[in-house]
Amino acid sequence: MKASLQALLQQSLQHLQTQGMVPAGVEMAIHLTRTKDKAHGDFACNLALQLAKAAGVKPREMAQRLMDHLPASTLVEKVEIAGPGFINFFLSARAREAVIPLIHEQGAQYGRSNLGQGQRVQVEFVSANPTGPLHVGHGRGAAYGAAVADLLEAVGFSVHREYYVNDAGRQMDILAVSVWLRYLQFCGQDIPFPANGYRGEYVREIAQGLYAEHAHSYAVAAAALLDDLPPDEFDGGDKERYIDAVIVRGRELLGENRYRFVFELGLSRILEDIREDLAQFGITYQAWYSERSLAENGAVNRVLDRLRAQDALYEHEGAWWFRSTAYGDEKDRVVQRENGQTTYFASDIAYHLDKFERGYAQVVDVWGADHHGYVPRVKAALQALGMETGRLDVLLVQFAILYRGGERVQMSTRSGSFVTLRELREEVGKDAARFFYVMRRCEQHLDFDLDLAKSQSADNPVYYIQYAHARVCSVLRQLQAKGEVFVLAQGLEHLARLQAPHEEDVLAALARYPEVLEAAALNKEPHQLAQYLRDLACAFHTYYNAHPFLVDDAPLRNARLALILAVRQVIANGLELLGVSAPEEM
RNA sequence: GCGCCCGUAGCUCAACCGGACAGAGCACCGGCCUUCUAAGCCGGGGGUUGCAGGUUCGAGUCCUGCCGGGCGCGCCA
Repeated sequence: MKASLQALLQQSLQHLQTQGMVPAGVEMAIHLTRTKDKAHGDFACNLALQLAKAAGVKPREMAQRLMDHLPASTLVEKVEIAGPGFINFFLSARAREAVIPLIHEQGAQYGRSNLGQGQRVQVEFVSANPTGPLHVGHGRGAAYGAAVADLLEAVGFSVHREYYVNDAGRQMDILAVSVWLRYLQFCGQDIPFPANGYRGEYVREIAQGLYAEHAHSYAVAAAALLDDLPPDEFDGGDKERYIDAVIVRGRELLGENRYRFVFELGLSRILEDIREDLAQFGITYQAWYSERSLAENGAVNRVLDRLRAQDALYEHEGAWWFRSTAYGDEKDRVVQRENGQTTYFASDIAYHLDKFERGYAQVVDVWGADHHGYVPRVKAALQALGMETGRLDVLLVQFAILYRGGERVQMSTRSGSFVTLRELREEVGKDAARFFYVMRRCEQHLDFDLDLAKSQSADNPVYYIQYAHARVCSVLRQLQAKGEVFVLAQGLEHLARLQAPHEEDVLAALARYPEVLEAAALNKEPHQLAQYLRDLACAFHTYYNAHPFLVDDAPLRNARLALILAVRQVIANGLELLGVSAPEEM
């Protein structure tokens, strides 16, 4: 619809240009918007306002010329010039109704498009360290990333969803010794648990499993382990130094093979948990990409050599630094530590180079907002490697704050209040969680009201939207109970009967859906879809309250049913993209 | 201190590349409620878009400064 009107304006503009009434050089994107006010018609265009200066005429005069040369169209009822020089389009009834047969014809495809033309896009999201279960903070990145990926797919991009697994590095060693120490406790050893270890119950469970299957095979004497370690925090020492010493000692005592086994056990059990958790949340990936693989296959060293070769690295105090300040970062960054270990950043350079070399038209990273300081250095590295950093889009997701009973739920790893995504899902359900997480712009802090998310009332937007879907299903059941059947052909034939203002509102909302999808996808703003669905549900419920659908007048009845079945279809289509179910009854 | 994000109705949030009178929901006020799905429906009031400048036909949106809040500033990941 929008495109058709744009084409009309384009023709008019070209006509004026060939007549010399508009300078030929002026190339202007024709920007059509839905009007806010019905008095302004259905679509408005500000083209005349933009052209006026170049053409040297008043905006309204410009608008008049554009309007005079618009080709005739059955879509348009009338065109008006208004305000400072807007051109307002009023659609014909025929054009308004056209959306109904279109939706019935396209079904689940309605709203989808081929804008992306199959271009490959990678979306990396969540990528939480596999050191414990996902918490509610990860949930927002998960829901948001998944929705962005699904939206991009809906408008024709070929989307590759990826989880970057941080399976290398010190945090993983801390997890490994945490599991091992708990295991030793199961073995009956009296060993203090480090201040900096992972204290979660899940660590104990993994340790218990290890003990159950392997008894004392991984046990060592407590004395050998604890002998001559630096003091832990409880004893006035440094918890970081202490745990590092425990890692070193553990590796010595276990030997590399046994240490590796414990390490892998912890990693695989937690990854399994995360994967299952996300699957329950309706999220699956095309790839789980291992950080460790980058070191093992030499990619990290290769990228460092490449940077060294172009003098982007230098040695200082025994470490190797990347000259990121030369590419706009605040300070230079270490890529290889004094002890020879490459840093997380080095892996991440290799990973991002790999993404770029895989040839994606666009690389999307979804990160927590606390990582924002990390963006310049990754872009700096890519730039140093000669990559076009514009292909990388880093989306920063702000934190979600949970509220229960009007009180903020305190969240810290130490506090007992629930923190895991799984617990959230169990409390409010997958649908509410998915929807609430994407209801707001990602750069906006999210107040997540648990009571509202659980409530079965019109105040709860998820319930309200799902209810609209269920209500249509219910009307169909009522129809059946009356011994009637829905006749689509008759309904489509009599769409002209749908002239009530409420019906026009619903029709307009339905027609907007493809535009909303496009904007939500291209701007990577799933909240636009969420808001839209609420608006559509509202238009429907209002209509429902104002007009009975199951009237005796069969042509009218079938026309109305054709309309509300279209509503049901669009709600189902939209909810699916957000990972929310569309129930047939509530 | 420096950097990034945010500041819109009492509350939670929208506002499509800068467009017309800044919109919803909740709360509040008034009315209705024997009827396809259900304490629901209809209507109403409510704003100097944090403050001060600037850019222009036009600014919540762009620029500068200030105020307030969040986050970041490791040879952690």
